[in-house]
Amino acid sequence: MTDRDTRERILDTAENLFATNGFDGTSLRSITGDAHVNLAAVHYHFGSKEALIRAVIARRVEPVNRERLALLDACEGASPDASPPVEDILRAFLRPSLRLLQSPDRGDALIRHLLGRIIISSDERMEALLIENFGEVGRRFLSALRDALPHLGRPDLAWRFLFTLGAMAFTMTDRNKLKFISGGTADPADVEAALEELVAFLAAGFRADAPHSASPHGGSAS
Amino acid sequence: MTDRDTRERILDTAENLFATNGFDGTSLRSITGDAHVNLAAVHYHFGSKEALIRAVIARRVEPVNRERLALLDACEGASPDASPPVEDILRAFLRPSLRLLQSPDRGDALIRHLLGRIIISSDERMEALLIENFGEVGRRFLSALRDALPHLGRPDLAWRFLFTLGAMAFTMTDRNKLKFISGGTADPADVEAALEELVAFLAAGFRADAPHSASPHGGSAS
DNA sequence: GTCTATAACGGGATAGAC
DNA sequence: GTCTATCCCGTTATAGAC
Repeated sequence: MTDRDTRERILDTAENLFATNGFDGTSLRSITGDAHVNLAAVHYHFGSKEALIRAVIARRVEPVNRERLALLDACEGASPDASPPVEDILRAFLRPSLRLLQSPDRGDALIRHLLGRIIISSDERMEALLIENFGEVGRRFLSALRDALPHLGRPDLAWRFLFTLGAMAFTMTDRNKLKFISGGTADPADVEAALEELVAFLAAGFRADAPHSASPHGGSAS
Repeated sequence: MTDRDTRERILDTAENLFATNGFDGTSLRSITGDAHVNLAAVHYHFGSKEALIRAVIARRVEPVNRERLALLDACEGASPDASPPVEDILRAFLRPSLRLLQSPDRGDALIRHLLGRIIISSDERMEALLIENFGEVGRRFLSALRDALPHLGRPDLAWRFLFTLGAMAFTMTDRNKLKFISGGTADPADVEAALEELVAFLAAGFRADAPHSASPHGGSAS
């Protein structure tokens, strides 16, 4: 563990610090300090802080998205004639990021936290990066959801997918809110519980009728 | 408009820049530059950047939360014997922040964006600030939701409230994602549409049965 | 109350020896 | 490939004139 490649040590350390303190909140100096690596090594191996950020992200996002697509393929293959139920589609989308790399050798929640940060970031650069990285995954899952939910129009589906991303990212980055809200009765670290809570909640949301936005002057509420 | 108080000009300008570029991404220099105010004025009026941030937030969060509580009171008063439907509770919670200050004289979406940023921020300081500011609102709404949804246990309710916050904050901060996902068919600036999409989706989610987490070895999925 | 000037610091980047 | 040393910039904060 002490003698890994410099490049990899930088990536690992940067990942941890980015997840903890955010991209702006993490200096190259703190990274190279923690990694016991020289400051200039970052520029030698990556060229700039921006490029380092992209490398850190790419290393984690790609396998997660591959796993998402594999799970989607699997559940579509299980019922080749009919559309898989929304629950299965959602699980295929959510599980890889939630239970991300729970292998014993890595800091568990940190990477989850990092990915949540990326999704959440309303920074223009990050949003562009996200759209670029999630392009194919987004298309595949939207198409699967559309097949499973023929009662929804395109805008309704888009809104609901956005809500899904929000709920997921919020779950991934949360540190204290759930504990506070639940008075300690819910455990934010319980990945399986989080997944099933999300799936039950979101699936019902997707199945709901679309709001009556077609009516020209929205009817009931105050 | 040119001759407002220095203090207020700082607050307004800071609000816009914080909403656009985030707290870390906004320097005091950019604020005082845009506001045509001297750099030192910030320290004179507020003492520090941190204190300025708190002032900017407080000015917007308080009226929103007051409106939330007033709307909740109103819909609880409308049916004194029974619990109001989930939809009304959700609308009371969501509407004030979504359609925040749509008065003609202020930059509409920016404050919404700012509040979303606060909710979303997984920074420890911000999370503490959020919990502190949302304390009473959280308690009141959780209690109303519990009454309206007796089938949910405390942890299930807490998870679902967390998802609600995530979907709401994500909607509030989104710039390009919805347009991308929907292929341009959904309009992120349409506040009433966003509200009704959120309410329909979330209400169905809240009404869903809780996942079978009581069973010792979760049953069906792969 | 508002300004100028500057302190004190930390940041990213780079040149050049080894 | 890895180091030291340094450049140069932008930041918050403050002292002190007006």
